Amino acid sequence: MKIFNSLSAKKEEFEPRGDVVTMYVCGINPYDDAHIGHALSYIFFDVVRRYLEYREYKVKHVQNITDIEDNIIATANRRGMSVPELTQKYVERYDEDMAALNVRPAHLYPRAMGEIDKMIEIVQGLVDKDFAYAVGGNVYFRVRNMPDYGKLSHRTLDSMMAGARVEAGEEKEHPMDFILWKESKPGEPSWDSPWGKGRPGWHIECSAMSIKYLGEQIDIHGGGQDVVFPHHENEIAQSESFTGKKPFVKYWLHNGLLQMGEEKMSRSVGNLITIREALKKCSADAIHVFVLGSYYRSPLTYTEEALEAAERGAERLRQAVSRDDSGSKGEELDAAEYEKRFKKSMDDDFNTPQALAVLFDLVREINQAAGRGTRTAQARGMLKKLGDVLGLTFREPEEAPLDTELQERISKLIEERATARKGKNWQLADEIRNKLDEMGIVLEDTPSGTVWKRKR
RNA sequence: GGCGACGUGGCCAAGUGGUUAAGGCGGGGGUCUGCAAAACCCCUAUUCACCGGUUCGAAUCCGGUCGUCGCCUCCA
Repeated sequence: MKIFNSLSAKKEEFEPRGDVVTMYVCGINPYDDAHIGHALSYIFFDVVRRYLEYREYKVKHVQNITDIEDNIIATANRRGMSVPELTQKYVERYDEDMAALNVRPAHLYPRAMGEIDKMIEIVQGLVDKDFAYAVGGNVYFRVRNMPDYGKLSHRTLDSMMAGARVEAGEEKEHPMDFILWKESKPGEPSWDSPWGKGRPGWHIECSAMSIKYLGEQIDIHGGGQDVVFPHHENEIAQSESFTGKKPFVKYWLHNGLLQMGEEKMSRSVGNLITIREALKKCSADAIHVFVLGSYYRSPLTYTEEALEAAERGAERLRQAVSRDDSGSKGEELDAAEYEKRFKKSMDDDFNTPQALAVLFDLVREINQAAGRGTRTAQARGMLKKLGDVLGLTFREPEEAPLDTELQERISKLIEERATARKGKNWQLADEIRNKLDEMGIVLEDTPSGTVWKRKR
């Protein structure tokens, strides 16, 4: 299988370093609810893991939680909460969101606040090796000592300086030097360190956690394209300088960003739909179909219509999986060809749009086979199995139940209509159907009786 | 200003040198139904932003033009 590596900017044959594929994914800053842009990223990396496991790799997946940084401190102050109160709340809500999306949890979620010792050890190591220097209570990474700095984002120090908005950086040796350890201001959470009371810079936590939990060199590191620079670039600088081993990460994977209107969806712009809001309107499968229907490295634009279209697609998949073939006889529909095509697509840098197309082709084949009385149990099993690799549940969207009084009223009306229909009083039957429609209830007459659904 | 990505049917979106340009949504037709709804089946781009070039052959490669987006600052 081939994976596009941001480092080489090429598709490369996937050859993990050892028996267990080590995978680190950049996690959230828990100061607010996660939005669909986050969903896109975590759905994709969950699919990466599911597919690797489907291909019989063992995977260890670690995802950090940044529970100390500027936005968190500011939000906690604004809301009159402590930092741990705030972050705990949003970590729990994030877990709920992921469970509702059918995104499997990582094996481990280390938190920045719990890994301060390891971070200090790395910063000290970098100072000892001359890759970092302290100015007062601040410690900076010395980019000049890293000749290949910029290799991930494919730029050079010179090109970064040209025309860029680089702050004066009075105390830094070079404007691109970045902070490893920050002197804390009064009232901020802080930890003792060799450089006085302070807190870690943003990038150091990922180096620390990745090294501590997955080793000095890992297979896969993922995140959004917006964290390529400076975050991941700086992680490489810190980690490789500290361990002396290259490469820190064998395969860098970056997903394209979710657009909202003309801009990317982001918390700072405020143009976002939270996962919770989205799941009120549509199913987890619809969000998967929406996200995976586009190649992960391309940007994807959110629109309500696109999500609705995805829901109808998801419904088509659901219907096929639960198709009843009890009346069918004779041969079984053979779906092996579809699995081959699915693999071929996924082997080509996780081409999920193609993989999904294979699933839809299989759906058509199942429907046609069912129509001519061929058995489809195995094929439907295959559809379910391959769908599972893409994180599809094939379940109906969750709805809050209606109160019993209303339910009884609906049942009564349906009974009245049944009686009217029996007496071929179509006019009364249609009146009742219209009345229910006005109540937001849609009827479907099936051979086994009338069922009702809420209008979506 | 620097670096990078992209422009495919009404909409979304694969394909990146050679059979009929995937798939989803929408639309049209049909089956089913008292009529519907739901579901299913069939049909739906001689053409890939534009202009040149390379080639026996290009949506796919090269050059240019126009347009869109991302990163360079917190960010999945």
